[in-house]
Parts: sequence; structure tokens; C-alpha cells
Amino acid sequence: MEISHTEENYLKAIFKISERKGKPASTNAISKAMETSAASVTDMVKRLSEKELIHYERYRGATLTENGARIATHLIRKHRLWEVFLVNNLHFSWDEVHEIAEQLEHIKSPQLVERLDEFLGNPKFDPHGDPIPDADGNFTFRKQALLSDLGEGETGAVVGVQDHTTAFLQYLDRMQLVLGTRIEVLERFEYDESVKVKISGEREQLLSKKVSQNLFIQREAV
Amino acid sequence: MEISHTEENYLKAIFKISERKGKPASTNAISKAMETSAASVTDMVKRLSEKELIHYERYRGATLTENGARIATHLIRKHRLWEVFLVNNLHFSWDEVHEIAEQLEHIKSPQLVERLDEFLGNPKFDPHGDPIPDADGNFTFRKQALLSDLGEGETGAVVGVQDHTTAFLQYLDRMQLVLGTRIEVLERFEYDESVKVKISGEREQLLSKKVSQNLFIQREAV
DNA sequence: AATAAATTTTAGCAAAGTCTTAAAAAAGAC
DNA sequence: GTCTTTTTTAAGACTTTGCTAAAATTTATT
Repeated sequence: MEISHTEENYLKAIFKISERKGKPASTNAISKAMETSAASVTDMVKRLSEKELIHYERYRGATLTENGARIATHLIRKHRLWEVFLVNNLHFSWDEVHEIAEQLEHIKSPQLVERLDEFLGNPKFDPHGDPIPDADGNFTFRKQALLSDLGEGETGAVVGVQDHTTAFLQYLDRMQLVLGTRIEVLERFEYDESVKVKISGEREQLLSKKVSQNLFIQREAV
Repeated sequence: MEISHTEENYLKAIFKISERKGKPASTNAISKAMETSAASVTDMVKRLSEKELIHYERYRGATLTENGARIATHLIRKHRLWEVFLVNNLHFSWDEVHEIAEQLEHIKSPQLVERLDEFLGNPKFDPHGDPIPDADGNFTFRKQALLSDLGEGETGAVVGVQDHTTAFLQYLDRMQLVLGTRIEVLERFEYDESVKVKISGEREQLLSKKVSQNLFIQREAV
């Protein structure tokens, strides 16, 4: 059964929405993600339902079938592997790779993905710290917290971002906050929920509430 | 101006046909290459002509405009660069890469191509020995002959194939005739135009007319 | 040059894929 | 239980690409 690029993108959107919300993806949520009208979404979910890629009941939203989930995670796998390639081998920065990977993820060749994975050394996380599912669709889970959840004195390493916008990623670049950077929470200011941190054990920096709520940290024993 | 994948493939076909024949690509030739009806081709060439990607006059065939040629050579550049990547880095064999490269060549990102080129070490030829045009669309020209053109006693190296079919490529693999292999013509048999050669200075092998007419050789001073 | 054969174009139509607006129906909020 | 929001239906449109059959044109043959 042929699946178009658009259909694939719908599946990915439904996957992400229903995962984030912990419940079926609503028509409105999908239409927002896909930047299209609610009516178009209803059309599409009917088609995806007929192809048995999603479970769909009128007014109840959509969840992926086993088959649909397999396709969606495989897309995410491809997307993230290509991002690793683009950053590690072609020296793109982490804010430039999304659009290109968005195209590359639609290349159809089972062999290609597995060989790419091997070539890259079977990475478990992409350049933004997001987990790369394995060929069976299993994600590596990592215990991580937002910087905003760390108490004074706690230390950890930057392992990912919640906000994937170019603006945020470029901001982090300017702050030299790349994946793996060590961070120690020196002081928390209740007034504006900003936080003073020590970066790489070298320099002190004040980070805003917004930044601290979008940076994933893996705690370290001190 | 948006150009669809199909349109891009037509441009490539027109490029190859008019280059090979040294004159405009006829409707029939295009329809054969694209595996579609002549009527569909007429439809498409009209559209390409309106977009000023080809010169087209009724009953006269099609040639590429400067713009069309730029797009076509760029597609060929992308195709061949990806083939190099697939063979050199992902360890595909030369008969497996065409279909995948056929997809990859449609990825749109000027930066990607240039970085890929650099990553691969600016290769001038693809795994089948075909020249890779540079960013300006210039092909490296190489003085090469068909094995069938070599006289007894002449030596050279395998530098390319004319026939790109899987069958031929796999046949060459079995004969251990890869790019760069040295070949000496020992004897030519007029009867069936077969030729006895010495491969890599080691083993003797009889090659058929068909094989010798599809293998490009670069002559060597003996 | 006239005729036959081959090629190419035109005309008309079709199907997939995706989207839209406007109105109706259902669900959720107060 | 009414009001608001969400979702669906209905009807259709548009693009892209393709097809067949018949007409027009070019090329080849006698």
C-alpha cells in the first residue's frame, strides 16, 4: 500500500500530538500542526483510517494503529539519523538541519536507513538530544529534568532541548551551551524565576525562566 | 518557480537524449525514456516550454534552455554525488545505488550538495565512472575508448561502463572487473568479435563482443 | 511527386491527491 | 440547559499527471 509524503506527515503529527497529550490527537490539534483546515484533516483521517494506519471515531480524535505507529517511529528514526549525519559529517549547525531532514526522512529504502545507522555508529540521540528509536521502534529512555527543576547546588549536563526553534538554538550557541556542557545551579531567584548557573565550571551566567524551562539536564552526582 | 519531481525527471531525460543524439529530443524518445505515452510527453513539453526550461517547437523536439540545462546538470551532480556516498561510505555495491540516488537527487538544499561534495572529497567520477559535473555544471572530460576499440597488445584501465544495467554490473563484479582494473588485449577474434584479455596482469579471460562494447577503457602507455 | 508509414499533436476525458467554504451536527463549558 | 467551540458533512475545486482516439504533420518509399 502506497503512503504519500503528506500522509506520512500526518502520521508523524498524530504520533507527536497523542504522545505529548497522552490521549487521541484532536482534529483541531492536527490541523494546527499541519497548517491546514479542520475539514481537510477530517478528510485525511478518514483515508488513514481506511488504510488502517489510525484508529478514528467521529468526534473522538485519532490514535495510531500498530502499523501506523511503526511507520511514524520509522520516520522519526530516519529524520533523526539524517540530522546526526548533517551535523556530524556535513558540519551543519543544529538549527539548520530540520528542514533538510524533513525531506530526507521520506526517502524509501530500508537498507539505506540501516546502513546509515551503522555508518553513524548507531547513535542513540540526535543533535538536539532527542532519542533515536531503534529499528524496532524502541526509544532509549533517559532520566532528565528541566533546568528549572534543579535546586541550588545541583549539577548536571545539558542533554537536550524542549524548544526546537531556531531562535532558541541560536541563543544557546551564543551562550556556548551545547549538548554535554556541564552546569551547576548557583542561585535561584524567586522573583522572576531566573537562575544563576556556572557553565563548564568556568563562567557564571544568569539564565531566564524561559531558557531554564526549555533546557533538559541530566543530574550528576556531585 | 516550483518544479515537480516529474518535471525534473523529464528535464534529465531530455538532457541525456539530446546529448546522446546531438540533436533535439524527440517526443517518442522522451516517451520511451519516461515510460509514458507520446501524448503525455507533448503535454509536459508544453508546460516545460512555458516555464522556459526547454525550447520546443511542434514536431521539432525539445532542447534545454540555459536554465533547464542548469537544473538538469545539477540533478545529475546530485545523483552522482549521492551514488559516491552510498558506495564509499555506506558500502552499497554499484548495482544497488541507482534507485536510491534517484530519490536523493530530488532533495532541495543548495548547501547540502556542496557540503556533501566536500565531505566526499570533491570526487570527479561516480562509482560507474561517469563524470560528476561541478557546481557550475562543467563535466570533467576524459579520453576513453570502448574495449572493443582497442587493438591487440594495447593496455588500459577500466574507467567506466556504457551499459548501467544491474545484469551487466553484476557480471563485471563476478569477473572482478572493477573501476581501475588493468586490462591488456591479448587477442581479438574476428569471428564473433570476442576478445581475449589479461586482467590485472594475472589471469586471462575471454570477453564477448557485448561486454567489450560496454566497457570504457583509458589507454595506457605500455 | 504521390502515397504509405511513422511520428506528433489535439481534444476530450479521468483519476489521485489535497484542499476549501459554508452549513449542520455533536460535544464541552458555564 | 443554553451557549460556545469543535468537528463533520456536503459540494466542489484545483493541480498534476496520465490516457485513448482521431487528426495533423513529417518522413520514408516507391
